[in-house]
Amino acid sequence: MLALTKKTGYGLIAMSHLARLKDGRVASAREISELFDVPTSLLMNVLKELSAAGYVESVRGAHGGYRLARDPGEISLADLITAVEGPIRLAECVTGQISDAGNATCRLMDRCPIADPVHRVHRKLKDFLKKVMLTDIVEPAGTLAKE
Amino acid sequence: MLALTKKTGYGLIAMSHLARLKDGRVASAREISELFDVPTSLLMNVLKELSAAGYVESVRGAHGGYRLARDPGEISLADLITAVEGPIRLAECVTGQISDAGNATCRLMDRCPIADPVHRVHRKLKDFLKKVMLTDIVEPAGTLAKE
DNA sequence: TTGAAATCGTACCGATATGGTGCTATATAT
DNA sequence: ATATATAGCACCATATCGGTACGATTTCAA
Repeated sequence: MLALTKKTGYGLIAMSHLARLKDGRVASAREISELFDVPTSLLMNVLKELSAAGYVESVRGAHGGYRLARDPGEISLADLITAVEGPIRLAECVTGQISDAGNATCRLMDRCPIADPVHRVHRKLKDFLKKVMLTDIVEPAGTLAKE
Repeated sequence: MLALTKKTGYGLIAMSHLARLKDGRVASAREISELFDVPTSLLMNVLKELSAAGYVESVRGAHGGYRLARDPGEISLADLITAVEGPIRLAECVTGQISDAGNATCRLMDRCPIADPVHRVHRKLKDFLKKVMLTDIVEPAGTLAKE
């Protein structure tokens, strides 16, 4: 439906909060969920996925929580979406990397008259999302400047 | 899931085919569906929606079918998506027009730390999709040039 | 005038993804 | 030991998507 899922939204909120923490401080899922009024269990799931993807570090046990595992300037919106929603594909015919050759795995195969342009749009979209970094979310500027 | 629906894909295929027709010729849904091997009934639904939205003209009765109602250079990908999938909204907090003021209708309201940047991303995405015209799909060039 | 070809309107259904919950295990600070 | 917190499951309700079906209407053509 060409929309971000709520999970991605929650992930963004959590990440933007983590990005504001000082030095090695951590924030627990419960803490964040109460701060922004998002369902705790769901946020835990999202943070779990972000942890597995290597974007946040988890500290288990009492007084544990999460902290960013990378510099906010190195995490893109595309990274986030991919980690939470799976690979970005504008259409199902774009499998994984179309970077090199524009190879389609569409059911219609070569009969499809729009495969090529769709791949181009997909690529443009992906490139755009790769340029939106967490720093831009936390403190809007750069790529997101009000033209 | 940040992807186009199949209906939009079918719509694109149909529109690109209609764009290639000469003068006032029409093509029936059945015809198009057989040409590109897409489900007939579904394609009829999509064409119906595109007709209701004013992008294609329908000719009823025997030897009827569909033809473009506008110049291919005046129909954007954003138009198509909106007609078939409904309004484009990257997140649910972007209701209709955020062109003027960045007004959110999010449940979190002012507590949400990412509303503003998300709106900017949404706007950029929409602007991009508005620039991809049907002519670019039929005959890739312009906006979709291979950078 | 009759019939075939086509759209129109509408309703419906199954499959998949999303949004959300619950439980148990494990790790850790106090 | 106990409270706190993540980890890893498994599960469910709902919405959307993908697709189908049927009757009504319009129009061309025999």
